[in-house]
Parts: sequence; C-alpha cells; structure tokens
Amino acid sequence: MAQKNTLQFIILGLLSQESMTGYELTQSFAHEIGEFWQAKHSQIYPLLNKMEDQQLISHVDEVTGTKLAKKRYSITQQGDDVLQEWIAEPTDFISSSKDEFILKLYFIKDKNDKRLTSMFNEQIRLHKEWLQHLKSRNEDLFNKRSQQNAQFGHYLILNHAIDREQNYVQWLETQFNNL
Amino acid sequence: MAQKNTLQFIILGLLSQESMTGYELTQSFAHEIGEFWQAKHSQIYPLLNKMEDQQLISHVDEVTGTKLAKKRYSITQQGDDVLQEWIAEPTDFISSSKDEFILKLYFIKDKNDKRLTSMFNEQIRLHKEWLQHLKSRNEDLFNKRSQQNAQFGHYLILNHAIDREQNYVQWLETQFNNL
DNA sequence: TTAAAACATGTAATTAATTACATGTTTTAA
DNA sequence: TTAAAACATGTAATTAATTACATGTTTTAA
Repeated sequence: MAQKNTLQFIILGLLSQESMTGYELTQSFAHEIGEFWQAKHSQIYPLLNKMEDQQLISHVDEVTGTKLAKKRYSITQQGDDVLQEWIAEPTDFISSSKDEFILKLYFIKDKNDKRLTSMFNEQIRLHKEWLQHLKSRNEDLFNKRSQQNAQFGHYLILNHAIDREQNYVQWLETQFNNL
Repeated sequence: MAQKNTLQFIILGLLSQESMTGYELTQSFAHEIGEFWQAKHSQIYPLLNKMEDQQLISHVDEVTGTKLAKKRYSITQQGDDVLQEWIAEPTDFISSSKDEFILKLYFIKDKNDKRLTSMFNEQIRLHKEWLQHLKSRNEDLFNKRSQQNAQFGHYLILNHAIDREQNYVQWLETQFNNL
C-alpha cells in the first residue's frame, strides 16, 4: 500500500488523548483501534522518529526500574493542527476491506460444493469467538453510562465493531442454513 | 503490505471461471470483487507476467480491430492446484478492514462536538448511495433465481456486500439519532 | 528462585501496493 | 466527422507494510 500515511494520523489521534510510548501505541492496535487499522511495532517506531523530526510529536525519557528506557511521546501544537485538518477533511470511503473468506466463496461455483459446510462452520466459530471477546471488552470498559460519555469515540467504535461482527455472524448463519 | 500475495489467488480464481485479459481482470475490481479486495492495473500486469513464468497461467494473443493487441489468460493445471490449495487452507480472519471514518470518530472525545453532525451526514449519504448501487447491480445480475444458482459464489458475495452496507447505514443512522 | 511472559525499542531485507508516467487503439455519442 | 470515453498494456519511482533479526529489562506465576 502507499496512500497518504493514515497511520501517522492515528498516532496523532492517540497521542492527543494521552501521551504514550511506542509500546503502548503498538498495544492500541491489539485493541479497538486494531479493528479498523493494523500496524506493527516495526512500522511504528521508525514513524515516531520521522514524526518527531517533523515536530508533530515530542518525547521525554523515562526509566522503569533501574534500566528500562522508555520514550513517552506527546503531540505538539503542530501535530494537533495536522490532526484536526485530517479529521475535518472529507472521508472518501474506499472500502479497503479485505476479506479472504468471502473471496473464496466467490470462487466456489457449485452450491453443493462439499467444502462449503466446513468453511462456513470454521468462520462461524471464529467470528462468534471474536464477537464474544468484543462484548466482554465492552462490559469491562463501558458498563456504566458515565464511562460511555467520558470516552465517547472509544465507546462508538467498539459499539460499531460489535455491531459489524454481530451482523457478520448473522449473515454467515443465514447463508449456512440455506446451503 | 507484504503478506502471502492474495492477489495471485484472486487472479487464479477469476481465471478459473473464464479466461480473461489483464484489462478485464482489472475491471473485476471495479465490481463485486472490489468490495473485498483492491488492486490496480499497475500491480496486475506485472503479476500476470510473473505468474506466467511460474506456469500458473498461460496466454493466447488476440487482436481487436486491426491492431489492438490483447493477451487472454487462462489458468493452467498447476494454477488450479495452487488455487484449490488456497481455498482449502484455513482462513484466519485478520480483520484487515480499514475504516478512516470510524477512526476519526475515535478521536472525537466530546459527544457534542460540532463536527459530528456533518461527518455523519456525509457518511450516510455516501453509504446510502453505494448501497443503492449494489442493489441495482443485484437486480441486473440476479433477478432470476436460476441466475443465483448458476453463479452461486458471485451471488453470495454481492449479497454479503449489500448486507454489510445495509447494516453500516443502519448503524450510522442509529448513532446519528442518538447524538 | 527461576523460567516464562510481558515489557520495551529498534534495524534490515523484502514485498505489496500506490502514484505517476507512457503510449496507442477502438467505440460511442454529439 | 470528430472528440471524448473506454479499451488495452505496460514501466519507473516511491511508499507502506510485513517478516525476520536483534537485544535487553521487568514482572508474574509456578
């Protein structure tokens, strides 16, 4: 891929909420953010350096224990300007959603193909599991309405992830029953 | 990105249904396939050459009019073996879905943020428009049940695209009304 | 107390994908 | 008849992203 470096804006967005280390930023992609964008530490660390050069972010050094060095990054005024600009600009939804399972279905021409049953079963299991995971995340984070309002964006996207997953499972089951 | 070259399998899958030119393959990504994977001609043409070197596909030359040269590609036995292997292997759903709009929401902490209304309105418009497009595609292609069975995979993924889009619009509207 | 898991930060090599450049033919609609 | 749109195939340069390598510290659980 090679677009306009969305990752950069995500990092700015995360840092606009609180200062974080590269490790913590990486962790974000294991949670809700990861439902809507993916990145590994090997992409994040170099990008942090680049962004600091551009003065979009800055860091202070920290030490845990006696030796473990960390860099805690914060967003700068310049960085926030760039972030706000990104949020304000129109979002063309270019459905960059990639779904290998659905693609595989496309290539199965015969409705009675033997492989369909096990393929659907596997996907249903995976997605149900994931849905369950998301739901318990939701209970952990937002069991009180006050928490929903305090972190509105976070609540919204987890809510969307659950909704999406729920619909996916439902679709899989409907189609499975029609086979 | 740098995974296991899914595009290659998609090309094999498309060619397993009928022989196609690079241009026609490219066109596929403007239609249903494009809902679940994206690729441009500049990635497709070089890959076709590579795949022909590996004897996964082969081509015959064609001429339209008096001069317009085309290469019509077909899948080889080897290619079909590779395709079947890909379909058979378990599909880890690593939700590589990227959604900038949802990410932007994450970074809006305040439920009363002025920007939310126009952002939601814009997305609702875009997604409704796209949903409409998908629905008319569906009517054009699959108005008869016989056509659904003849191209089962195609029917399934278009059906899924519509279902997904419908759910997305519904979610947007629900959240919008809650603002 | 010790081993494993989690925390923490990086670089090198490679691949996937995009953007931009490049050129020409055929069909369609005004 | 002519101009625009669609058809058709490619390459070059660059960027985004992954995989693999590399090293060390702190915390947790057995």
